[in-house]
Amino acid sequence: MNLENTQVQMRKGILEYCILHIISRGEVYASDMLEELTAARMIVVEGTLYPLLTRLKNAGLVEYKWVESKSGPPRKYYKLTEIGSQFLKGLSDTWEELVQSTDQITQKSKTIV
Amino acid sequence: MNLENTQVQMRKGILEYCILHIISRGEVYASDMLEELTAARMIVVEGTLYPLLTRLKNAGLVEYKWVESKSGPPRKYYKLTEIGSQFLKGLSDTWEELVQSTDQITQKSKTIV
DNA sequence: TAATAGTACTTGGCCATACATAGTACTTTA
DNA sequence: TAAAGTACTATGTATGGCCAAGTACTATTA
Repeated sequence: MNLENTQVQMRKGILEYCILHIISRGEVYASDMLEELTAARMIVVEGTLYPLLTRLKNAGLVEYKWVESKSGPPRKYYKLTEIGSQFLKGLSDTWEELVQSTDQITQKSKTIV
Repeated sequence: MNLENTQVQMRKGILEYCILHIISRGEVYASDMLEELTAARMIVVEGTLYPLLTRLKNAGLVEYKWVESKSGPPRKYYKLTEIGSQFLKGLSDTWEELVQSTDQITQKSKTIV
């Protein structure tokens, strides 16, 4: 039981939310997402991202098309499906509630930063 | 892949943070915690809470003493250890960072409620 | 006193996800 | 043709929340 592991545990589920959000803003492929997630200090590695995208696709939340690249193998460009869009709305509520509940318990004053 | 399951996944790790927080405010036993968590709409069931408390105790983050009750079996009253107190500080930082990162990605304006 | 209900805690098994690690396949460059 | 870079795939592990059933103690009541 160490901090690093807890960080991993806290990320669970939230990553899915963040990635759906990123995809919702326009067609992107995996490296784009990694870049944005890293910029937000939400550390993710390939071995996490790719399986997650496959799950989202199998669940019908996202779809992709192959696009050839000038510098390397073709890329999968993802976008949300209608179902994915609905799901993201639900996730937003869930996340907001979770943050509120946590704030209530940790008794943070709501005057933030 | 449904919302309910995602809610479960999102709770991972965060529950630990909340419970350490509750214990940090004074000696409590499991039912006290359940009550406060429920009040904050952070739904938790016994089968989640008790094993978690055992983990925290084995990790040396909390300790307990038995206290007899007038209405039922004796209770375990928990409090933080010095290590637990340190750990909670670290968790707070982790949580703050995670919320910030998520906000950045979901492009929420920072003027909250 | 024996049966019932309520409270507190325990245990074993299941499932989903993040990660580490190694590997495949395609393109460009030297 | 070999090497390097990019994009995606596959397998196995660990963790934690949950379900469900069970144990143990106390108070109530017939």
